[in-house]
Amino acid sequence: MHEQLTKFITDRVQLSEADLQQVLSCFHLLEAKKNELVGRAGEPSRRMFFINKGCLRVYFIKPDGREATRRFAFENSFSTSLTSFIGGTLLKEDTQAIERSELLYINREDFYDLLNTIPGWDIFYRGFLEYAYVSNTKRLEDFITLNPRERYQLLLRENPQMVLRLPNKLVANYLNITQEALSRIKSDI
Amino acid sequence: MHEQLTKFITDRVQLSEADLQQVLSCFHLLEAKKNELVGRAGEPSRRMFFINKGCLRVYFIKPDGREATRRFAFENSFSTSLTSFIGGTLLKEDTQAIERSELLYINREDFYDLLNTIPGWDIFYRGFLEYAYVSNTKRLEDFITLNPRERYQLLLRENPQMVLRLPNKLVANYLNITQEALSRIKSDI
DNA sequence: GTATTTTATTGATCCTGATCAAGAAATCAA
DNA sequence: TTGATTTCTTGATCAGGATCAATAAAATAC
Repeated sequence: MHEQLTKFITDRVQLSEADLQQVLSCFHLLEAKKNELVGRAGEPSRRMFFINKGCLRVYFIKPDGREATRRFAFENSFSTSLTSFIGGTLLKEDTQAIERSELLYINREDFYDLLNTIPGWDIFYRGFLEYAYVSNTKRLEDFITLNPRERYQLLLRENPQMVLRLPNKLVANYLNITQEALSRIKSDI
Repeated sequence: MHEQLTKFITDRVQLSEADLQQVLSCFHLLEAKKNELVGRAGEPSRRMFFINKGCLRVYFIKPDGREATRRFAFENSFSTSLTSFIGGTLLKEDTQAIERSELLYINREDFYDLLNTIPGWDIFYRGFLEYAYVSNTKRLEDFITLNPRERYQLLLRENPQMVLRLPNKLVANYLNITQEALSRIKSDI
């Protein structure tokens, strides 16, 4: 059950066998049905998910009541509502399983305990934060420099599985354009 | 010369006096003239700046040749071209002193040495990364949820000193709108 | 202090992507 | 399977902000 997670961690940081086991023991299995919410805005519960199988979508509700997708996460990656995880505040975003998913989650308090008890876990977290920052910065840059068509073409080039695997509606939402606009972009080549 | 920096650090993390002195000894003074570039895209040099006095602007050049402002930083804050600092890659952004500025900088290699030698410096860096992530996420959210007028109003509410202190041209660039649009927004109330 | 350059304002026009609407296709429930 | 719901496509219209242009104001240089 923990093979993929073990590989993910050991690819990034060196841990003793005992420490690795302690880390793994903090993760719990969660099977989520398609469209199930595994985190809801307003809840205090803050978990970090590792995706064994399936796909998560993190989104928030805009002032006008519509959804805005922050990101998707697929197999063999971590996902959390990081702003709340960092601050220990109530969740500001929903986390939804887009497909039937198999998740391993760790609670925020256990995660922070590991930072103090497992040498090397702080390096893991630092790497996670750095990656999250760089990803976010790139996404912001894409919004600032590219128009909707260019954003779609970039996504298709760099993340074709997103376009292939997800319904248009969600791809459009991720690109912050309407379904209609995406449909026209796709047909226009 | 190091009072402001000392306060900034000790407000955030506990260090022994000796460790604090070692940290401070890594910082060097740089006086920058108005409009001077203290970091240039393409350079290998990667410094992190603490601003004693003045203002820095980090910007990159878009594919169409125009500038896009990533952020401004004022007195008593740190600023760096963080994506390059993290990756150890060539700078992708220019860093410009908007006003005559008094800066303290630390080189990337010294910064990373401190991570291994000063207990507590890793906590400082973690806090820096977390803050950078949260700020960036908020900025991205603002672009996704707000139109130009609303972005300006938000900036005026949350960061009035930016609007008062910086020329319209730069405020407009930061908001990713044209000077003309900002001028009309301002006159329209 | 004057000349030059840069920045700010205002007007006219244009264009991209949103909105509204309707029908087709696909998905889901049972 | 069949019916219901959701998603996708295509068309017509609209609006916000970009662009281009010209003048005014301010900042800077000498």
